[in-house]
Amino acid sequence: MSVVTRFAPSPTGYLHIGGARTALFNYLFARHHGGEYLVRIEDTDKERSTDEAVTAIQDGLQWLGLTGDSDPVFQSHQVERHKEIADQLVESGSAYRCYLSDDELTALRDKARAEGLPLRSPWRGETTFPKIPDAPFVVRLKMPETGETVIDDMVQGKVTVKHHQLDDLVLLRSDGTPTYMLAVVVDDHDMGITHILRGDDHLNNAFRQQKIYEALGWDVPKFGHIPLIHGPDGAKLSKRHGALGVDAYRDMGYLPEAMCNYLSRLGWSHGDDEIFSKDQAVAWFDGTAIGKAPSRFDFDKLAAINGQWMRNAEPALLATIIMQNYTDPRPLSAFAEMRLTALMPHLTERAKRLTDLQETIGYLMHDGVPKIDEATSAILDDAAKARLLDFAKDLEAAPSEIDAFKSFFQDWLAARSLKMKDMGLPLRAAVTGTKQSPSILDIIVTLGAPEVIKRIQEVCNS
RNA sequence: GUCCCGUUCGUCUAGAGGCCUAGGACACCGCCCUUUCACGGCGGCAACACGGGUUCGAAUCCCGUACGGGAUGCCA
Repeated sequence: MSVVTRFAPSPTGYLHIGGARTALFNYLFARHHGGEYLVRIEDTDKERSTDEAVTAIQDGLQWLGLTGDSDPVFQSHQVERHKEIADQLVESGSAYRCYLSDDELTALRDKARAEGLPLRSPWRGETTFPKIPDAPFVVRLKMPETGETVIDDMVQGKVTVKHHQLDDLVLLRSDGTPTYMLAVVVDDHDMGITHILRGDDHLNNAFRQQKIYEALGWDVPKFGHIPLIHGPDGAKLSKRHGALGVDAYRDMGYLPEAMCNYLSRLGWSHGDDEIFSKDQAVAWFDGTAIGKAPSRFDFDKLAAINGQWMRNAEPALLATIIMQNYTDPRPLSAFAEMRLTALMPHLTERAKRLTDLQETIGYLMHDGVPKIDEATSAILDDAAKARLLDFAKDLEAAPSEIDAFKSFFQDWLAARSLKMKDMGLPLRAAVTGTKQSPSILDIIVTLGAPEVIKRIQEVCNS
């Protein structure tokens, strides 16, 4: 079976979480079947579409590794083709020109609604046009009045709707431009789309679209309508919670791998598996096991998953990203990136997001004594300073390999009947300026004896 | 109004008639590890929306109710 899927966002804003997940699912499904995954920009609504949004969406997809297999298709470029199809539909009698004015339409709609039925235009019986020369009209699809349509949805199962519940949807607006309903069908057909995974707000549309396919004699693709993602409070996603562009998540310090991992688990699962790569998901994602209920976006879980990915990431890679985003104006140490990379395994154990990390690594990024906060400086009393100075004298001759250094340190403590905490706290205070950090021994080895001695002396003599 | 969809711990979910005294993960709490903070380990709290059926047996099947979401646009 050859599979072709697509992600078709409308460029009216950034790529949000829901869209990203839809893209992911389409990508996963296509890859699973060795098929193609395409991107189409649905910009038929000229009023709301912007170039900035197109760029934002492409950037977001790029970051997540979800760009299409070929360049995106722009729906607006296919307008002539859409019109052609609409004309064809009118000629074949499947569609008709509707000359209803706005007022007439409103009146009819109110009446229909009162009856609990969809709108029916009085023009639907006509077959030859034009009826009123030079008058504006829309083109509507003529829905059957009897019978029903069944869609076998990949997610929702068999869903049935009676034809008399379906309205005569507009295909062409009175200005001659195609509507979304027409454009999707034509484009999906032209692009050879076989499977459509999209938000379940489109489930009702699927019936209308199916009728267009049938009127044209085209194969109907397989649909899968996935439930929407809600905010942590259960309400629709808004800017307050998750409806940020995916670029905002990048700025918040999340890794794209973690994003995809988290998103894939929202509404889909593979047993109890939690942490897995995109490739692993490809192997598993066969279109089944997609949940039917909407799920809520949970920052805590995202952060937890991100923490795992950070711990598994290449230290050098993380160091590079952090170097790029580091904005502290103080002069950087020539050894900053090297130190960062060396200490990264210990750093990631204490962070869930890259931004958590960026705020606590000043002692690595800059040479000399770090800023020492008030609570920490209390540790550095005269007795502590005396011990530090004593230690600094011996540090020069200490081994630089971590295990050897650890035993050297233990011996040094034992010789003076000191406990680890007698030295650990003051050292941490003097070297990092804080009370919390990775093991101070790892830090000393990373920084190197000369730098540490310099800091101790500066702190103790000021 | 009418039509469509949904409902398992706070959250993400496992579960496709007996394997369920309902499992995992996040969050939370406790203990252990420990120079700090974490990581890690161990343990704890915590759910089948409700009511009827069907069945020897139902979280799983059917019907209804409640609640939530969606559609009913010359938006997508």
